[in-house]
Amino acid sequence: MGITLKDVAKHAGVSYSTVSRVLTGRRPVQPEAAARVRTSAEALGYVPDRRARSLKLRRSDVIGLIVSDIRQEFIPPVVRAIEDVASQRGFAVLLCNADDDPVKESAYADLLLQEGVAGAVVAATGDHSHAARRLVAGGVPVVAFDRRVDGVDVDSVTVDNLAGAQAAVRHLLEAGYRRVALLAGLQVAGTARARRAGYEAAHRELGAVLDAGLIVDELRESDEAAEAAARLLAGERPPDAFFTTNARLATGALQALRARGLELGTDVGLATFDDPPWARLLERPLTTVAQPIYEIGRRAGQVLFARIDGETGPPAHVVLEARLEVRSSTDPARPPDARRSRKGTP
Amino acid sequence: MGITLKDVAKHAGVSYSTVSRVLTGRRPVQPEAAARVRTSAEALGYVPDRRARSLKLRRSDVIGLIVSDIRQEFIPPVVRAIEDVASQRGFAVLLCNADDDPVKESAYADLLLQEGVAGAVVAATGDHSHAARRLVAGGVPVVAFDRRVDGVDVDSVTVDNLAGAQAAVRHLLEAGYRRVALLAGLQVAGTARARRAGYEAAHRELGAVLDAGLIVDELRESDEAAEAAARLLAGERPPDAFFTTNARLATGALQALRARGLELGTDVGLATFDDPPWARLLERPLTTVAQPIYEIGRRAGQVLFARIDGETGPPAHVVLEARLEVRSSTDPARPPDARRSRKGTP
DNA sequence: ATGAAAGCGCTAACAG
DNA sequence: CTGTTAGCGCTTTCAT
Repeated sequence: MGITLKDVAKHAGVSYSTVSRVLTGRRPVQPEAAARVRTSAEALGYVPDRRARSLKLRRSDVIGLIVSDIRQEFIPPVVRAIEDVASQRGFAVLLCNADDDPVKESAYADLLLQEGVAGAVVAATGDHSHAARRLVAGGVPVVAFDRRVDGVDVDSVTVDNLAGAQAAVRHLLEAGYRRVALLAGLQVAGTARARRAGYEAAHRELGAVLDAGLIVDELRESDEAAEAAARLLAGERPPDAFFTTNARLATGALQALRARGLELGTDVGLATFDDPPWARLLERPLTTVAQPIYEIGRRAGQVLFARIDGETGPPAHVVLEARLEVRSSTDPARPPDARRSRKGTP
Repeated sequence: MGITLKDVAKHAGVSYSTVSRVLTGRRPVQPEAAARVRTSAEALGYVPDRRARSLKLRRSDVIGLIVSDIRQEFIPPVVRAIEDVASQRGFAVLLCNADDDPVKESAYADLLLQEGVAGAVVAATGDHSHAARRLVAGGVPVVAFDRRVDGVDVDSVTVDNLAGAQAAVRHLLEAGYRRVALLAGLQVAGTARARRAGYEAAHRELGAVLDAGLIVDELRESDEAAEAAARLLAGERPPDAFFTTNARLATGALQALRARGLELGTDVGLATFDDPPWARLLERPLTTVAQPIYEIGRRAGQVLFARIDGETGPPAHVVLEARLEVRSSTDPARPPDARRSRKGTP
């Protein structure tokens, strides 16, 4: 570094500002002078300083992205999508992992503010993100994804969690399972609440009895789900199917079934929200509710850039559809080894 | 935004630079004046501008991170680790997905240069990253992870690919499999080459015959691996086990086994480099070579910050160990559901 | 069409 | 201890 406009100007024998004009290309410059400038810049290995430019222009080409934890299955495609639309517009992306921790979240919001980002995409903690609030207060356009943010006017891109869950549970019920248990995540998250509501809606819709004894929520980790599932299975009137509100809980349920030697699908059905890559790798591939994750990110990016471009007006709430992927973990009739050639097939 | 030092100074009735001094805390300031400044800053909602500061100080607290694609299983924990050490030091992370595309890679290198990052972590394309070169030329400290970079003096954090692969193949051979096939990735990548070398080393070590007919490389996608595995299995002298050099190829092999109705482990053994989360979810959990992925990122971050802190001297090459996780996909004797493996052995 | 000069928000000498 | 001043690299009037 160290090569500045001034150096290039000297080398090309023109003035300071002429170089700037050539490089920004906004103002007319004598063709041959321009050529000289370009040659000099090339020769000197000139690298423009975006910080200085951003300072002067009072706008930046960096956007912020606050997620809970990039290691969560759901996140990387979203990040990738946002990065794709950002880089298409010449913007860079600042990544922040806030761990659903309000303190970290606020700290990162401050960081983004200090960094003068042009906008931010935020997956909020709970339903009222301190980060989103702070950013909005600082005049930074924000779009929320995965969850909406209550009480602040920000755009959002989410999935129809209720409908997705309802479709899955409806499918279980229609497939012939009579007692479908629900393993649900923390109810502070609007997503989990909506998915639970979908479970209930499906029951009402089909006139199935809702047994409160089959519902366990506030589940966080996989082993909590495993434990809950084991307890239910060992109970008086065990469930014959499970619906889990996220992939992590599904792995727990899976473990519990295995531990009891129950055949997936045949003995006990299992469907889950989320469509992790491993769902199709099981011997009995898992029925899932797939979110259009890349698309979520893409839309979030688009909405954000619309705001950055000056779009005004009331908050936009994009709601995308989740798709039910029926696989054999919810097929009570299908023999476990149907596809295998060596053991007996029907 | 818009509240600057000047505004705070006016509000607090002190000078411009006194405010700066209070906020940076580097110089002594009259306690009560300091208090006034802090109150004013708070009241006005002052947000310092890191761009301006960075411009003035000629150093930045942003680092760059160039990866191929954040959606690859291996990447997120590394990113997370780097972000953790960066944020601990008050640094922000600029994320770039270069898709192993030299053009994109260079473009991002330029971006980071223009953004004046203090350093960068790069997962290189092939073995000679244009990005790394460019950054180094621009005076930015770079550390490579996953793969080393030939021909440029940059620090690196990698895994002992040869030893890891060798351990897995040795295990297969010792478990009693006689004809272990190799499904390997693109040999331009040093990682794949080293893993292939490990496969060969294990054979030599145990005096097993190396059958060139059992080796297929330059495999990219899962279905290419599936096809290759199917072809081998249908051949004259089919393999009785597979070793795949990455998780994606393993899913392909798995498919091929299923399609032929072969029992994992019992009929055909399978071990792979990489330890994806789904490995333990299979009915016959997969034997894998686990890389310490978070640790890779953490070390990369540490090495980078050492350079940023001014550490000089020859490039450091940190090589971490990969751990063999023996599970039942490589146990010819074991009945499919003999045991549920909860966690890997330390 | 171009040069000179101001200033974005900040820090660090340099005097007091 | 504090205020004044210069200047980081850049864009943009304002004159010419």
